[in-house]
Amino acid sequence: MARRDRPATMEDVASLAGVSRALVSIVYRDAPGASEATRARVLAAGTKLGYRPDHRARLLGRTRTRLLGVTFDVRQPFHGDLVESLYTAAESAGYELALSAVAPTRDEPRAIQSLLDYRCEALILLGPMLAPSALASLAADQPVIVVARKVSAAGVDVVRTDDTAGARLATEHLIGLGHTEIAHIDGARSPGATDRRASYRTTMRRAGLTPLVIPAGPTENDGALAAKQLLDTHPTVTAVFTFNDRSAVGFLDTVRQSRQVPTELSVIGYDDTTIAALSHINLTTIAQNTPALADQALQQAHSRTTTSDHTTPTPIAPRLVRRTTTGPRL
Amino acid sequence: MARRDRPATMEDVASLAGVSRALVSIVYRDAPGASEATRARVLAAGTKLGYRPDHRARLLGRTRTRLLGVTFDVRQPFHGDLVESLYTAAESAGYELALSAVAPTRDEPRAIQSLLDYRCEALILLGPMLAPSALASLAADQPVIVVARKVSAAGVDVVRTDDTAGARLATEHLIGLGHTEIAHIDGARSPGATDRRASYRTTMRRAGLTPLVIPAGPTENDGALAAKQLLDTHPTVTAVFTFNDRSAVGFLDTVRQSRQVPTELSVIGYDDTTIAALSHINLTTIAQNTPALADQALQQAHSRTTTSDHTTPTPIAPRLVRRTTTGPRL
DNA sequence: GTGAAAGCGCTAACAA
DNA sequence: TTGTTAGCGCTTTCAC
Repeated sequence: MARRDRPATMEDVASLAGVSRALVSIVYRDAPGASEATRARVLAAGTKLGYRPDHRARLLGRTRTRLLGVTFDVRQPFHGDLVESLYTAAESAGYELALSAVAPTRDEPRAIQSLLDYRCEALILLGPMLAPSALASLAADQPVIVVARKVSAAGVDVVRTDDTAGARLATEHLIGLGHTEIAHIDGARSPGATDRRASYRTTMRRAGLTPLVIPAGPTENDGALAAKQLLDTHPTVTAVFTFNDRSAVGFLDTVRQSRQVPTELSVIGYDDTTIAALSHINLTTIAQNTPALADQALQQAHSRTTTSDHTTPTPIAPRLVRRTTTGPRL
Repeated sequence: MARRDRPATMEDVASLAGVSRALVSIVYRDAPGASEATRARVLAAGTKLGYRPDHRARLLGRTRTRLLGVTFDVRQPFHGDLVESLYTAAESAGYELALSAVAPTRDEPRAIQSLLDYRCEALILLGPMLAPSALASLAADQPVIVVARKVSAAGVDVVRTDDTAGARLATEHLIGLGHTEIAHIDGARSPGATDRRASYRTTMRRAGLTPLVIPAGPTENDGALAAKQLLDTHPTVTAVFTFNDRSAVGFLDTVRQSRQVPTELSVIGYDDTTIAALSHINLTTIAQNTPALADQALQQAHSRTTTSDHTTPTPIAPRLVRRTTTGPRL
């Protein structure tokens, strides 16, 4: 099969349909100003030629590009879920997405720069590690929406889950099951960790219980190490609330070598990532409402790029997902 | 801080530096035809204005866009690794990447279409599930490079790991440790599964051993289910080669409840994804050479889009990564 | 070494 | 309802 030397252009369609380029443009933008008959004729010609408007050219001539730049971390399953929801939200809001990945050898500034070169209307950053000052200076040039990280920077909108509510939900779930010695496996400096830790402490104290925070981090490894430490130093603990699902998985892996879950030890995670739902893990966890986060991010981007009135986003409520790693204290 | 109403344009830089736009273009493209002095002056002006060339406009005017479209699956950690390597390879080859995600609610044709609208020079598809006929018809319009899936379709280049060698490596590793009853947890219809299964069988027979294939699939769940079945029906097996790391993890999770690894049972995975290296998993596995795959993909894209002579890619050699889930038969 | 001018494929304001 | 005409911000050819 011979490779076409160049994709069909608007001009090609116009001449085939016997109309001007402007008409073709109107038809393909679904803009008013073309009769049904012409519309059909143009569309037929376009289909015949396999015509698809050139996106770059289209953006170039337009005042509003309706292009949103998104940075995400390839190693974060949660970011994958968010990206998916963002596509859905973007489509229904009439926006396009430009993706730029962050990875060990490709840092955030890098990923952002490449987005800027595409003249995105706004930047949606998933769990960025950038300093607030850097975020603020970015926001000076175009709207910046930070998702899943609580930062306060001038002109930056923050879309996130209400982690205080989430941690309360998790802790109260364990308390409700009759547990009294409940530990929290900490997330260190990860996005959300501060709120979850504080809320865990508050909820424990309010119930007349003593909080116990084990320093750890956001990875499976951190959870595994914390497990060893907890079993050694606090063997009487009967329930654990981990920073996230990943640390929960590492924690479980280690702890199961000497304890039965949930009969001897209950474990609850956070995020409800795909891994939590796997049948052999079946982790009780706190689910972030990804579609709602995505919708809100798009709403922010939209209101910031238009004159429509802008409202500060409110944190989104998480919900408890009961599975089989938590149970009553025996 | 006031938001700049529009990014600096080439015109702005030109007038600040007191030269023509063409000069600015030359300088920013690193093209010959400008004196050192002018170059410095232009660059200074550009920096002062925070100028960055508009990528869309740049591509529009150019004959070659040097833009490569990449589709990947957000749920595949291995794709994340590949994307990272592709960025590196693209940069050194002077190409740009346009990413398009595949997800449960966003299918492959969809992801590909959006790439086509950007007039990418070539398409790099990571583990696509598209039918060979669909791939071939795509390849009629622009070069298509399929990564990590063995397909044969007209005009489509396939860049992949030598799975026959990989499975042999895995099987021989277990045989070398003295195991004789070695099972393979199958990958069903996943990319690579056929080769790995066949090579496992051949290697076993050559060593005078009887192959045992347990039907499963590519996910943690599949591995977990296969583990149950294996323990029930073939309790004398002392070593297992799983289709990939994910199924290995599910397998391990289940099997560890009744067996010691590696003393009673050895397990080897495939892919060397990030999860395999986690200290609490520490999975012996077959590593795919991601950077080499990415380099080869870029090389193919390059030779297909230029007149440089095109060679059919050769499968890339994997290597054994010894960790702690395999050990001698006791 | 430098600049003028045409054009990439589209959008948009306006005239017919 | 339709066509004309200017751009959008850059690259590129060709004179100077």
